[in-house]
Amino acid sequence: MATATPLLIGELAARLGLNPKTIRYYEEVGLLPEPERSDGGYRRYGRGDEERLRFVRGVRRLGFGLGEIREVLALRDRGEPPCSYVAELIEQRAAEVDGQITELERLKRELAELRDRARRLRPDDCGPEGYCHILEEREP
Amino acid sequence: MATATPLLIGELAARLGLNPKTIRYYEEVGLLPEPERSDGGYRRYGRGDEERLRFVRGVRRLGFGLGEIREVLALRDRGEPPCSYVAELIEQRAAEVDGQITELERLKRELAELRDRARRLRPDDCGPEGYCHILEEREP
DNA sequence: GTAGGGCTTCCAGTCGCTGGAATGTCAAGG
DNA sequence: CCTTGACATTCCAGCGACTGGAAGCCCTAC
Repeated sequence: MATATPLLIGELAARLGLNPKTIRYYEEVGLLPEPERSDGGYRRYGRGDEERLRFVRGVRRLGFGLGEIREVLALRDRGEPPCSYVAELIEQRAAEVDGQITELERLKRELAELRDRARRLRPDDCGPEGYCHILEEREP
Repeated sequence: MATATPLLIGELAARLGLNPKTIRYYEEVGLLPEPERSDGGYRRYGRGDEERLRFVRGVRRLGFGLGEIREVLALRDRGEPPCSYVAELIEQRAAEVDGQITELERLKRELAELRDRARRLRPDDCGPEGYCHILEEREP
């Protein structure tokens, strides 16, 4: 059988649906260790790198910041299980997402109102007063 | 009565609940015209400036970008009613918000699942395999 | 006169990439 | 052997919408 086949950055990126630049960036900000290099200086990634990156991608999709992910990885790298920290993060993130949804729902209602208003106030009625009659006089 | 009282940037900012830096920034990116200056070079804002800024703040709260707001203001400044453009923007933004809500709802469900999972898998069970047993093996 | 507060400018940093420029490497084909 | 082309490397800059800090000026009050 073939020995572990190291991947070049482009191959790895394609495999994970990432931009190669993103992978270099993750390395730069300390999410990935510096990989081996070929004689010519090309990065060569092994199975462990791919795993790690797959983990990062998965967590990223949940909306966690790179700093948080770095923290999780650092715990694991130090041999401490990151699970309780992760559980905490999940709670936090869930609350954050709830807040964002609430805010977006509010916005959605407001936009729906404005859309109705835009339909009621025909564009032709648009006078010279103020900036835009659709948007004005609806605050505090 | 007093003649129109020009405001210094801090007063204006306080009135609108904005950071003075934000007002300078809006000027810099072309949302606000350069205001008058006092002898010493202090910006002095009049009623019109406050109106304009109030409008900007209102539209900003709907999540529109500064570029879009600039466009609206530019139309108005040219004497063309921006209403049909604004109506278009509202439709676009409403669709965008719907998309964001959908995505966040998905995320919310996913996080809820992970939270359950975190409760099932007691932290003490956290073994040395992988990065985090809460987060792993749940993709593509 | 001096202390303070607010104003001015300019530069830098945030976050997570992403693009571009200039240059180097590598395998295949002529 | 040389070239071609697709990759790779580095470094720098920019996105959006601010926000902070530093260095210095203005203005008022004591």
